[in-house]
Amino acid sequence: MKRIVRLALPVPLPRSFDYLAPVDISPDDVGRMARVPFGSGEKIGVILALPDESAVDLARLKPLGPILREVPALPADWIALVQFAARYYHHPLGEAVAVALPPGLRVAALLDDRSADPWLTLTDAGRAALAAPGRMSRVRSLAERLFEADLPRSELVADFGSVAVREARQRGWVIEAHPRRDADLSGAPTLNDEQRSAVDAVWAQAARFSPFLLHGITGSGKTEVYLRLIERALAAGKQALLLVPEIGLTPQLEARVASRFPRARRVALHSGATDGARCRGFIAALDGSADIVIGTRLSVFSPLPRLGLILIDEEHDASYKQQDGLRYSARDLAVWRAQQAGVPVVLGSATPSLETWQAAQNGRYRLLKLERRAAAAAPPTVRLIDTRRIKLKDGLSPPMEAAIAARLERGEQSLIFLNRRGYAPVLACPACNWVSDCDHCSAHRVFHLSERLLRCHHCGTEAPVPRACPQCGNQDLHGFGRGTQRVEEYLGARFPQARILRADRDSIKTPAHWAALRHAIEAGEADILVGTQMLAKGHDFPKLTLVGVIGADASLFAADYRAPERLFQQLMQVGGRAGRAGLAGEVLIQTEFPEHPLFDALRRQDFAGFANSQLDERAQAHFPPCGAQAVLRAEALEVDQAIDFLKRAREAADPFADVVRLYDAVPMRLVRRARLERAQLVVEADTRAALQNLLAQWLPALYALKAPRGLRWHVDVDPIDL
DNA sequence: AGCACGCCGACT
DNA sequence: GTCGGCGTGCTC
Repeated sequence: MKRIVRLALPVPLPRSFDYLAPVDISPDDVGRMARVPFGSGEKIGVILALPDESAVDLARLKPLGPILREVPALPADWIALVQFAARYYHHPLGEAVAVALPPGLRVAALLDDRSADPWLTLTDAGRAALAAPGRMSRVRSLAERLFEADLPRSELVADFGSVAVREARQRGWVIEAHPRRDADLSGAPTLNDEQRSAVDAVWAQAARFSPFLLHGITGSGKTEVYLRLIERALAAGKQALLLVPEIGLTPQLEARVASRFPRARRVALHSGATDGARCRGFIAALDGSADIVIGTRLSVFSPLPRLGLILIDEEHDASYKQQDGLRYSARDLAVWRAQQAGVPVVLGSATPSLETWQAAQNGRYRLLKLERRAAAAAPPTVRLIDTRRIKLKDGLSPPMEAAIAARLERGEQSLIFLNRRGYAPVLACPACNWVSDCDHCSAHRVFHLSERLLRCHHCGTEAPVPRACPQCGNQDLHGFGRGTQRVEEYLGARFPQARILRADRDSIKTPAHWAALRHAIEAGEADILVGTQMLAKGHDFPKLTLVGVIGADASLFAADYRAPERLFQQLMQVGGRAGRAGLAGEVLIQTEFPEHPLFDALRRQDFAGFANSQLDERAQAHFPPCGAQAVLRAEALEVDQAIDFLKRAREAADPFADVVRLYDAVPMRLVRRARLERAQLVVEADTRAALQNLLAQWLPALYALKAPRGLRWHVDVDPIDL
């Protein structure tokens, strides 16, 4: 038998690479990482298989380098998941593997044996420490190295524990892998009958793939259903995976899981964590010692040998879609993964994506409804302010101001929601028509008054605010339009006695900021909040009774066919902030289109009616989910180069034009971004299968097209913005 | 993507 | 005489 090893290597080429195996290779090495010579250098890859034959001449194969055997091999289902992701999103397998692995682990095998990597240091030294006499001094020196590696000392015991468990396994000792991990149910609220039947319905299907949509309005107790399901999974000796949109913004959920399951080993994974923390979390999931993995989209790639349940909170959230590199949807991959593993998956949302809603309507997913607000508060009343005949002051109408004033009088809080940060979206010269355009993007630079700078929200470049017009010298420059800073300023002047807090990406730089702000709001240290999306996400502010929405009209007639879906989700979500704990809530929306059906549905809190009418429109246009889309994008210094490449790409797809619809190559809406000009080509098919069929044949042709130097292209399957 | 090799301008 | 520009071609 020929000794061949097949690896996925992190290079942007859509193939794997074969090497000559060392004599001691074993089937157990499949799923392990290995260092290999590549070109003139070295790379780290994951061993995919030990095939009998290679398509490459054996004389050209180089010998495999060292295999990283300290880490448990990645299981076959993990490799299958990554292979599926690479295939479905048409991205090179080696790069998909690199995305799926934590960065620390990826480089670990590159380092020499006396590695500085915290995890490897811990393993090697940990083993020696366990075996040798003089153990305590070794533990102490380990602690010192951990300290240097910036790992929390409190984690030492836990990590040491997992080393011990692995050691025991390697020696073939029988160990109790899952000691008692009781949930702390003293503090658990009782379930209402809706919640109980939801939990029972899911767990009745615990042993097989069964997808559920948990559709529950804000405050209906979705989280409690998640917790009870996790409890059951743990009791059955299984691991639970809980996907959340952005962990930094939703620490409350993490805290609730922690307090409910104090004895379970929990792992939190997100891109903000240090490499060391991500590595340890990944390994804990991989070796089975972690019971609960909570994380953002990247945690869908955690290896989970005892997986028993997947939960996806706020499943409609756009952050589940990766927007660069491997452009995967963590939600869709999670459902695929549940199917492979034969476990239930629960997609939770108050405003499900139309994709999920459709699946629940046609029976592919089971619909579980939570219609009662657990907190016994009535849903907020939604009122529209017709601004067609009203003079606005800095975007605010008299009825809005009156509503705020009434809350101030009653000692309640108001939230003004406006999805536009900065002071004014553009600074302009009334004399000569100069505008604050970005040098690198086809966009205006936003006027930030407090920092006295102009900032491009697309490429991040900044410039000081000019004292006079750079074109004509006029000193009287004007900020046109309004953002959160300006509304904050106006409200400060209008209600001088009120304490006003602003929350947007400019005012909140770190999770600690955010936590401090939230505490201030909860403690009633603010009367008026002004903020963007950030404030819309699941936070309970007990004194908040008014949500005012300004500037919603912009997305009412946006070109993007998903704009109404997103707007409804946003308004429903931000509206859900109003009125908890017995205080009635009110949502006031300023609009010039009060008769728009979207508002009508919102007023009746009729998600189903809205979603079904949207689905009808999508069906007529064959847009997703009533059809499938992919987009080929190209960027170059000149948009013509990008267009030209896309035109040639389109010709390569012409033979398939009878089963798919090929749109024209067009410049993107924001054509220039960070000095590059972009164009795109949309491809549409009636089914995902037909689309995949085209892409599978098209991609090799695209790789074969000679792209001019400096041109980059990518394919985005199931794009969420066009 | 890197990183080689490979042929044409301004410098110690 | 060379250092260095980036064109193009390959990576098991």
